[in-house]
Amino acid sequence: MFDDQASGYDYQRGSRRKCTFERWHQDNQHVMIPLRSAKGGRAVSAVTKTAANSVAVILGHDLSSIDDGDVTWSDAHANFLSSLSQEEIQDLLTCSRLLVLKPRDHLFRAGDHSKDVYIVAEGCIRLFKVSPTGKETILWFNFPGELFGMAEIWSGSQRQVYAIANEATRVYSIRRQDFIKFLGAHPEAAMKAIGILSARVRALGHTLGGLASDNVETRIARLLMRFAAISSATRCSSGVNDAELCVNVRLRHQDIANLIGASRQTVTTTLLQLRKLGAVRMVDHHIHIVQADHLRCLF
Amino acid sequence: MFDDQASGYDYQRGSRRKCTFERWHQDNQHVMIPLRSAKGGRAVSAVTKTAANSVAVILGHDLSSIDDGDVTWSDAHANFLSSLSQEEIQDLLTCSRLLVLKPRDHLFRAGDHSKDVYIVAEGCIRLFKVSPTGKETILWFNFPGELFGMAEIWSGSQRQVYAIANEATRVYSIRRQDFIKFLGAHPEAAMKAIGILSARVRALGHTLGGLASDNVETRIARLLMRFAAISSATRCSSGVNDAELCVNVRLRHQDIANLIGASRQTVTTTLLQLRKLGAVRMVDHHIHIVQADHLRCLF
DNA sequence: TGTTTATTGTCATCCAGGCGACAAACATGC
DNA sequence: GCATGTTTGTCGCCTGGATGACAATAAACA
Repeated sequence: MFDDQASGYDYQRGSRRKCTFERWHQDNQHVMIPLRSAKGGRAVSAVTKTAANSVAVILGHDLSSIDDGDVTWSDAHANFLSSLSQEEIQDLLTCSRLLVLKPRDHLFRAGDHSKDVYIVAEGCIRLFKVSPTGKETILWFNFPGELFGMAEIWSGSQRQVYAIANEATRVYSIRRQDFIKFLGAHPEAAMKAIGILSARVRALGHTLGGLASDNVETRIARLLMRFAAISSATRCSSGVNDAELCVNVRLRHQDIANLIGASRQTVTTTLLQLRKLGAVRMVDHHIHIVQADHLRCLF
Repeated sequence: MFDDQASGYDYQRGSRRKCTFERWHQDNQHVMIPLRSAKGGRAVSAVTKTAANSVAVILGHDLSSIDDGDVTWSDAHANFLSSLSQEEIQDLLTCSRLLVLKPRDHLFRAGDHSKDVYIVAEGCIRLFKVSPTGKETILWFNFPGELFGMAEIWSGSQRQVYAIANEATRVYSIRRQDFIKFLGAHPEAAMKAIGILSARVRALGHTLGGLASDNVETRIARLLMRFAAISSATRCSSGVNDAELCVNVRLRHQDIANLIGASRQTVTTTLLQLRKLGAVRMVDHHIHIVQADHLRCLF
């Protein structure tokens, strides 16, 4: 069925030419998720457990914000779970199911009617849109403790985005009704939810402004600073110069491209430039920001 | 002070070259709002009244959504005020002040610390960002009944966007504390607020996807359909073919450009094409969509 | 250990759309 | 009615970045 996807070099996830795009619709779904390999996107192969453990990991996740001109990003990735009280966490998680996802499993697709909100237990979920031409635009990543899927719950309608596991990931799944009930019972939590959505609005607005007025280099610089900020908690073990910022997220060039609305090639080239300038460097498969100032002055 | 702004033709609001941009910083503000004329941007020349009347106008404002592929837009412009009960409206408006704005008055600027949320009573408020190079990106317009300014309230930080009156406008201003107290006291309303923020997230995500993957023509088409949908309530009086959709919002080409992240010239040209094709036409200073299908098939 | 698939690096080509520069058409105030 | 400011229409030039094509690694797998 997807036998053509594995062929050919320089396959850009989801950004094929229009002429071949029709193949994607062979499925009965609205739009096929562009899968990276034939066996890549298993359906939600979820193991359902009654959630109880592994909350500890999440709670330790604190975000010391790194100044990138404003505090947008640290807010946008506010750790919902750890901001709740013990009782609230109990209340919420008792009515949740724990889903276990393998890398590239999808949690939901655009067009789905799933009516759950999710909290990442561990791993990382990628939220993205797919344009009619098959181009993928990543809206954001969800890290442990983060709440997502909220936006679509309030419109009775279908999901508008895709959510897939970027790596081995576990998420708590909470049914719409339960979640609403929970918010009703815990006004504090409702306020926090509003706070998270607000941060999301600000973050998206920010991204939008950047996309509309900055060039690729600037957008990359912003993105790196942003990810450095949100991944600063999980410091990279390669204990190098602590002056350096570590972008401790697995990002392929294609991901960056999808994140900033550029082509993969341009990202490769630009990143290379930045490396030659000594602004960033690669430390086993992830980026370290050597001269934050250099990036910041591109803003 | 702004004596140079009025000079020269083809002045693009806020998108001057970098070399002249420094002039904008003569003020002690972070970034000057690019004003359209020297006398344009008076400070909030607000007349404070105890809000009581003119709610009627707003409540009549109903949104029959026009299908543009999804229901995003009608949601995003959900009428917060009219969705509340009589008592809720009372509660909310008694602790509000009514601000009267002349066209181009600004309500707040990026960097401000104003801690209010607002509800449009009548008129229209434009929310936008200004990039370091002075380029303006419009996030959205707020129409009567709509709640805005919420996103920044939850971060203790400064406003990230500019809000100025697009025309003669009146807004209810509610202090942060009062608003939070209100939401606490009215869980229903809190849910509605969440719904609005959700819709905003969806709308921004949509715009982002479009900006990243569509060309200017498509983006314009989308925009027109969107505005036709949200302005369908206030039908244009020029009672022409009721088959036509009326974009009953005052939009200059520059506004459209700022809305979709394009240059004014390109917007002019593209719009002209669309007119030649018979897809849209001008009816005294605003756009009518003659062939909605034509626009929709550009998506 | 060899084979297959994913990811990165490079290059030549091409074009959508940004930008400056005017002119004409409107608006608005005096 | 004149003058000044604003918005729209048009052109030509020029570049950032998309696209396609491939080579070179690196990782996954069998």
